[in-house]
Amino acid sequence: MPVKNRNGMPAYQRIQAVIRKRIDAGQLRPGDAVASERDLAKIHQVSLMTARHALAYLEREGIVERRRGIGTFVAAPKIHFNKLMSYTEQMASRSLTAASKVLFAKVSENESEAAARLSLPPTSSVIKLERVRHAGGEPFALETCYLNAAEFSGLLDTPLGRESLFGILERNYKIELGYADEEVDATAADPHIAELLSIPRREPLLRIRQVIYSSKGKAIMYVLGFYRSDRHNLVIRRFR
Amino acid sequence: MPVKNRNGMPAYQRIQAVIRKRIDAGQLRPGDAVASERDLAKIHQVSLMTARHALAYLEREGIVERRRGIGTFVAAPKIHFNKLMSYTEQMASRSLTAASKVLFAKVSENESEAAARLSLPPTSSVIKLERVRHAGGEPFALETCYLNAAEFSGLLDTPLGRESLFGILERNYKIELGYADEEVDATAADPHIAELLSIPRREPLLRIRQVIYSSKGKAIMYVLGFYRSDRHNLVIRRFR
DNA sequence: AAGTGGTCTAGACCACGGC
DNA sequence: CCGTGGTCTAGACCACTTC
Repeated sequence: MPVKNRNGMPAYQRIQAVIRKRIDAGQLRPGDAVASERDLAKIHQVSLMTARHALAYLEREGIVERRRGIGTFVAAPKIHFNKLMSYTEQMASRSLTAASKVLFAKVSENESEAAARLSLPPTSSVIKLERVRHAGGEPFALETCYLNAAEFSGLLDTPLGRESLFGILERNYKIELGYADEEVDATAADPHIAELLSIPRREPLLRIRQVIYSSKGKAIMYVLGFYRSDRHNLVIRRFR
Repeated sequence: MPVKNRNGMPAYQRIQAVIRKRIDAGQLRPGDAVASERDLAKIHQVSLMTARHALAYLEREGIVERRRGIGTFVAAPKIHFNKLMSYTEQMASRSLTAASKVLFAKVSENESEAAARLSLPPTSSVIKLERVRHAGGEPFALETCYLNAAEFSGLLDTPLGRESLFGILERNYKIELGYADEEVDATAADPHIAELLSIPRREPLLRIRQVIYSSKGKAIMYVLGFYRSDRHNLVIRRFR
């Protein structure tokens, strides 16, 4: 019998969707057994290879864990290390409220370093957005974002104080954010930053230079951030 | 016909090995086309599904890239962001020589923080290994490693000044290193560290606390490192 | 022995891209 | 049109784990 895409979706994806739904709904919890290949094949009226494919791909995505001779089980929810998240998202994931004060939001022509990071000519017009980030009522970071002014002209008309910049880029500009390359080092607070962050001068700060790319690999935004090292910890996981 | 494992290795892995070997030998370069599924099936006398499996898994590992209607191609060499590498390996990948001076290498019982990071009782015996790392003749980092003394008793008899600690763990102790969780922040150099690293006191430093795990998830080593921020940049890539 | 995942066959049709 | 990868069948045997 030939392939039958009842709704245009491959059979193995339909099977995956059913399993994912059960996990999301809480019917299947981490450690619970998922139906075996043979059961899935019977239930969904597909061959063993197809049922198998569905589970193999779920394993690759880290959704399930397979053990020969035992079965397939829902994997423990993965900790999202190294995940590219906006400040708003990070705060939300800890059930905290994000607050930030916009210090500067204008188009500028003399930002050659930012332009270079965005792969633009040195004197290009870029949007410069400088914000102090707060957590728990205290300032903890100074972040300056740069974007191509030609591409995001309407951005400065948006209420940046309240809305998430990531959200605006994704919703209003239909940009699919993909990854970010970051350079991390330590530096001392200069008088200007010290005042903004309410810390003594020369206090050590974490400095992060971040170029955020779309999923297609185009440089979208350059962010230069200074973080109070007494309040901010960068946590990453590396693999061998 | 039943399965035939000519040398105990599954057919799809044999096919993968042949392709990998050609890539490693430089016969296949990035962008070059790999034999199609049908060709591989004929060449290796396997079914299409098996040849397909071989290519699908190579794609999953990032070795090749598959394009429907076009073919399968050797993928561009991936940049190894966030890769867990020893100091020796990092230097080697930049064609530099690693040098380090051992300041301290003894068993200690009063390292409760290190013990905790290694999931050991607070007063456990741990091996403490303190080294100054050099690059280009200049000191740039102070690293202190802690390991379970009960498990790595013979370690202190090894010439640690010359051999890579990672290499010793992998070769002599048959440990398969898996991943590391790191906490990064900024701190100021105290007089002791300042002298060791030949920098002024209170100079900002990158501080990295790193717990290195085996591939089975067991904590193997805790490393506390201080890095001159004028010489050392942490580069990471995060994904959304 | 029974059940699980792992590998494999010898075909098939579909969807896509280039000629 | 032809060759590519993508999906799929209806079985099979192997290796492993539990009972």
